[in-house]
Amino acid sequence: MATARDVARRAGTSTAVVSYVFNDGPRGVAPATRQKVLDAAAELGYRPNALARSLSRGRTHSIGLIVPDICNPYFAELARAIEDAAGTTGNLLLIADSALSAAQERRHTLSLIERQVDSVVLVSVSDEPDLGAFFEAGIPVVALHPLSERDRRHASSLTIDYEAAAQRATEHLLAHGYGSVVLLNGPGESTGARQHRAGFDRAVAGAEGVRASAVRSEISRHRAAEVAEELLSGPERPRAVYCTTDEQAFGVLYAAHRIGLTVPDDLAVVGFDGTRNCLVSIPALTTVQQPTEAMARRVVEILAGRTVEDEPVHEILGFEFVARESSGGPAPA
Amino acid sequence: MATARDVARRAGTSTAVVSYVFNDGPRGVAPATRQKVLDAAAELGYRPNALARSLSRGRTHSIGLIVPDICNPYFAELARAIEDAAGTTGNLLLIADSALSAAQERRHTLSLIERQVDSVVLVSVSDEPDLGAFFEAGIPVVALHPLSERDRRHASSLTIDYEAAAQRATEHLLAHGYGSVVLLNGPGESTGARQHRAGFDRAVAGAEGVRASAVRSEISRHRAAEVAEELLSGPERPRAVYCTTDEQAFGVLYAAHRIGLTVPDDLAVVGFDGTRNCLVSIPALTTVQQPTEAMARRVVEILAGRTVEDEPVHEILGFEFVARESSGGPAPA
DNA sequence: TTGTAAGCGTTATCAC
DNA sequence: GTGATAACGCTTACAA
Repeated sequence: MATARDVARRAGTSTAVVSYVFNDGPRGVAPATRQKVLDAAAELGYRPNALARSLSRGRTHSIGLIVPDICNPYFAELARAIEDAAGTTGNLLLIADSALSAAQERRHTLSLIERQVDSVVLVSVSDEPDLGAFFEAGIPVVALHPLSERDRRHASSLTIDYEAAAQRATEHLLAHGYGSVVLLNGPGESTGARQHRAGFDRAVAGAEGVRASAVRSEISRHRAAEVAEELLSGPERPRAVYCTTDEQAFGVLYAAHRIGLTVPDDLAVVGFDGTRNCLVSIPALTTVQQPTEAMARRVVEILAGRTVEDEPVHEILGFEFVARESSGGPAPA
Repeated sequence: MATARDVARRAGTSTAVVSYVFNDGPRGVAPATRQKVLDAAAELGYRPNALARSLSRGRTHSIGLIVPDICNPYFAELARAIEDAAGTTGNLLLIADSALSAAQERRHTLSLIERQVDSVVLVSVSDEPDLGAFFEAGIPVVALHPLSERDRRHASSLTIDYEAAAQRATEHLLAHGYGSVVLLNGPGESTGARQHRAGFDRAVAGAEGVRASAVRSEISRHRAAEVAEELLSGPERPRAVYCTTDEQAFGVLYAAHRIGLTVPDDLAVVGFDGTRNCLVSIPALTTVQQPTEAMARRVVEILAGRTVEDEPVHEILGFEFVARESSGGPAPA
């Protein structure tokens, strides 16, 4: 691999000038010299060594993204959107997949710190992410989900209002007149799970004579399908289900199909996230649409030029509720 | 952030010794000294700077993975599997998503070279990947799909036999007695697409009085659904479809649902890749199962200790054909 | 406008 | 068994 030294030698100049040319500064270069450098670089196929550059400058121009499960299309779409946004600012996105394991998340945390990413976008598998490690390493973090009171001091957050979204989705089901609804929540007692629960409860509390209950499952089609199959085969089969992720909702659709129930005639289903798959599921899935692109752009903005010393910010973005066939379409007025 | 210098100073020794301790070599260290270094490091929260280490050693212990579309679950599952395999050898996987764009793939190529990844696993969006760039940079590459004759000199490959797989899948449909079959291939004239085509043709050639044709679509549920909807609404509606990816097959399932066709009674569908979603689609999808885990392990093995000077290897792994409901189950004997 | 040289934080050679 | 010290490839004062 050719180095700046090789280029300088060939162009009959110094490494400093090579650097000036490739960075457009901090010193000017005579047009003729610049051209000689460019030619030499082209002939040698020179590419600056990012490692050496980062070591010298103290910035890697890379952003770490930790997602709980890259196999969940929502996180894949999120990664895509953030990469696009980061790319426009010349940043590289390092995608780290926790594979639903807190231990793996921890390993990635250390790995990203060692690799000196400039900042981190975090979607944690657990409710107790290791923000301290990033903080001590001087790496600013933005979480894309609600944070506990304690964690809000160490990291920023950017999220939608889960409670309002859950309430909206549940009210939609109630407006259809479905007399029994179930909340299919994620596993564990995260801040997010609590907010889903609160929104669901609030909606139910505002309705008369509705039978409501809650179950949990891991965030995957398969586990949700298992839980749903048991639920739907039981004596008290609910008329509607609000799922806290699309993946779980797809699992419920599958369970209904297995049992021979028709959606939405026998069972109404609502998801959450708004992945593109909602448009081509059988049937098309009613869901809470996350503002993925806007979130991606905003998170990159927030991180640009931010340091750990800066006061964390906590922003809420709007969501959109999209009624489709799986819940019987738009609720009657 | 504490440096080796800080640790050395505190432990009353030199940076060399700190390095010896943290690398278990290449020189021995007296137990007492070692302990002093360890203590000092712990007190300062010292973590070696991976950048500096890589610059000095010339190895980054990272593998680049370029996938065409991280939103396609097959590639997400593949990334997961490779990351697992790479992790066991202490390597970090950098996931780069081309977003179905050759230009983006090209950018990632340059980016990975700049970041000095030790090696690259490539799934290209195009049939003309930029292997030369990696070759010149001294970075060994393994492609996870068939390569053209020209490219086989510059990179290794590890893949299943697409032609045999396509033939097997098509024969399965014919054995069910479906009299008209369609090949839903990917876009473009890639080596892979040609192999799918060849296998399909070979199977059809071995059958009597079968109506066969071929269509193409991009690799996404939505595009495949559009293509399929037109195909299935036409006058010559086929009885069975062999899709070269699961994603396309899911699109076909959706199109059938929209039109009111029942799968497999009105239309049989076979996919390719064997993503986990095949088990929870409506109905469960018959597919060619790629040996994802084995492929991941093997690709990491191949790359370990390989240099560009080494002669490329080209290996074929076995696949498994899995008959499920979408094609009417196992073919009659 | 250009060159020299001192970092950036490691590793590893070579004396002691 | 340890400690100077020269790389690794780049950036950027500072000098010329």
